[in-house]
Parts: sequence; structure tokens; C-alpha cells
Amino acid sequence: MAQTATISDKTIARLSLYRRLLQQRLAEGAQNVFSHELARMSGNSAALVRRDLMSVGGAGSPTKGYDAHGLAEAIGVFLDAPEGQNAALVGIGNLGRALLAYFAGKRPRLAVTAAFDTDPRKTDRVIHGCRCYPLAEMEARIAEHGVDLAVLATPAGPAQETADRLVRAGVHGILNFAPVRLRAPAGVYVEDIDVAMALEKVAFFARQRG
Amino acid sequence: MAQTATISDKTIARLSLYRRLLQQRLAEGAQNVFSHELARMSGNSAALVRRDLMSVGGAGSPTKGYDAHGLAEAIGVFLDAPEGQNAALVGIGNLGRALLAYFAGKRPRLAVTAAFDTDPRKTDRVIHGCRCYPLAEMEARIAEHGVDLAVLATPAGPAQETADRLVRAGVHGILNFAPVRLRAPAGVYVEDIDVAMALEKVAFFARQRG
DNA sequence: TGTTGTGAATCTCTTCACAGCT
DNA sequence: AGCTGTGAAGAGATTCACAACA
Repeated sequence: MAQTATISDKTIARLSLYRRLLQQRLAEGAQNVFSHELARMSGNSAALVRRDLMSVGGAGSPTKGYDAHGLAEAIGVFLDAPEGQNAALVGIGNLGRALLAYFAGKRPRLAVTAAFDTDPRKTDRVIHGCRCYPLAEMEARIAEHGVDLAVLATPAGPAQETADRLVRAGVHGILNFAPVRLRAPAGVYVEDIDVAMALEKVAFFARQRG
Repeated sequence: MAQTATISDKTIARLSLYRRLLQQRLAEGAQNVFSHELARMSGNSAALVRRDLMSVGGAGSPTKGYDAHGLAEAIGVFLDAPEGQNAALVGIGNLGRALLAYFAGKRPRLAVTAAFDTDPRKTDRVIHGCRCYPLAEMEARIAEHGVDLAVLATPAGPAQETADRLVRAGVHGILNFAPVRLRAPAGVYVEDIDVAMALEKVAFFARQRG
């Protein structure tokens, strides 16, 4: 962690995307990749791809482009916690279950290891490798699992209260799917995914050409 | 549709958010609202809120602020299609069902009216007011329902192919939840919601203070 | 020749600051 | 006294353009 040259929010997101594209590419048997290829695959410009890769000290060759495996590795060194990170999920509804399926076994260094719900019919079992507990045990289980971040998939009503509990329990980041703007202290990173908003945005721009 | 002064992507998203906050506010019995209140509720600055509201010709009063009902109405005039818009959902898995519950009956002018899946056990029924059809009927039902935009909640594999079919069927906007970068012609607006990417972003920033 | 790495230019979005209004 | 509407400044992100290189 030498030079964290205040790397941008958006660059982090794109690096994550590039890594996934590189893995796809590796699975297809490719050895190396050019910035313009990553650009086409990701929907960005080649210049932007190259600038993003500078953040991870991307050493590409003018003739060969970037070594796909080495680059994916370098992005991992940059993005992932060496010791790994555990996440919790709150709200085991349809969305919660979809998210568990989504995250299961994707990244060795980032796993959703504990899920919580108030409904006893949804707890005390394992879904996609994730243990489900009663919400009442949240604080204890978060400590037990060493959870560092959480995915909030509750209804809007209890979202803020739940977020407060998560923060008090020691969580430093929240991915929020509840249609509510969360208030959190400065030391906690909150990312809102607002599907209703997103749908309205698509509807608006879809309309812009009858 | 007189002066569409090329209004920004982000402003559209925030307008949608402001409307929801205004409705919340109205439900609490408030008559008017100040820019700094919307700012606090939305997590933006007051100046940004005022600038966004200029897009909808927001006429606020220096003493009373904005009329909450009138402003919500004005945003609706701006965002919503007067004749309404219908959306389709493809992929009736956990995520798809969660999204149906999410969108059901929220906006009178924007409804998900048709859902599709290849699995016959999931079709020929009604979920949250939305009819579910076999995927084979997609083109016909999209025409029948006058669908203008679609929510893509399939696995990654068939996502691009499904998007192509949607576009050929006349869809102008796609909200994509599959972890794939969609390629679409210029006339189609695509919004990607990449949950894996979002989780990695939160994990990264959560780590930034041990 | 075709690509990387990167300074400089450009474009876009946000905030500042204040005149005008009630 | 306090707020809105907005021109102008500022910050940030992206693209341009080209030197260096294999």
C-alpha cells in the first residue's frame, strides 16, 4: 500500500470489470490482450483502459499488449484484501437469494458467509454455501465471521435501522438495495443500487426516440 | 417536448429520486420543501438540487421553497410518457420475481406487464400483476403489449442473444442485470447493473480504513 | 507498423457566489 | 433574513495526440 494516489471510484469499478473480461479471455485460451480489445469488450475507449491500467502499474508491451494472466493477477493484488474479506447479507427474500447465488464461489478472497432474516422459516439452513441466522444473532455472528461489509436487501422500512446496527457491529461498507437513501458515518462506504430509479432512467431514454 | 436541452443522465436519475422523496414528504403531510431539505434527504448539495430542478422548470418561491405536490407533478410531466410505457421482464428466477415485486404498482405510467422464461413451470401464471409467458412467445407478446423497454434478468449465457431478440422485437431500452456487457445498436439505451462489480467496489472502499 | 504510457486539451459535472425576490 | 435561479469558477473525468519502443 505504497502509493494510493487517490484512485477514483469509477476506475475501481472498471478494474473489476476488466478482470472479469480477462478471465473470460483466458478461458478462451488467449495469452495476451490489447487495450483496444478490452475497450471493445467493456464499452470504453482504449485510452481510458490504458489509463485505468496505469493504476495497477500495468506494464504492457507495445508488440504483445498485456499479458492476460499477469494483468488479472495485478488487478487482484490491487483490488483484493490479501487476507480475504467476508460479507454479510441481510434479508433473505427473493432478492437476497438471487444475490447469494450470484456471489457464490466467484472470488476466493470475497465471500458472503452469513445471512440474516427475521423470518424463522428462512434461517438455520445453508443457501449457496452461506449460513442463515436469525436477525437477533446479527451482532454476534458478524463478530464471529469477521464480517467487514454487508449487502442490505431488506424492505425499505427497516433499512436505515438495520444499517445502523450493521455499522455499530463494525461493518465498513454497505451495498444497499433498499429504495432508501442511507445515512452512515464518514468511515462507512455506502453504495446504493436503486432499481426503481434505474428503470425510470431507462424508460426515459427509451422514449427519446419514439 | 420543446427544449430538450440535452439533459444529463445523472440529472434524470436524481429527478426520479427527488420525486420519490417528495412523495414521502407529502405522505408525512408536508406542503412545501426547500432545496436544502431535498439535498439532505438525497445526499446532494442544495445547489445541485436547484440546478436539477431548473430542468423541469422548477418555480420555487424564496419564502416557501417548492410546492411539494406541484414539483412532484412537474417531474412526472418531464419523466413520464403521457400515454404510459410498458416494460417486459426476461428471466423469472429469484431476481426476476424480486424485481416484479419491486416494480408492482409503483408508477401508474410505467408497468412491467409481461414476463418471459424458458421454464414452463414458471410461465402461464400471474406474478405481482404481471403475466408470465413462454420465451418462445416473446416477439408476439411484446407487440401485443406495446412493450417499449425490457429488464434482462437471465443468466450470463443467453443474455446477449436475448438482448438481440428484444431489440429486433422493437424494444428501445434495456435494464441489464446479467454480468455481461451488452452490445446494442445506437438507438437502444442500455443500463447495466453489475452487482458483482458493485460488491467488489464496496469491498475495496470498506478496506480503505482497516 | 502498431501499440503502450502519458502530458495537455477538452469535455462534463458540481460548487461557488451573488443578484433578485418575497 | 433567507431562499431561489444562474453566470462563472472549479474539479474531475475522458479523450487527444504523440514520443518512445519492440
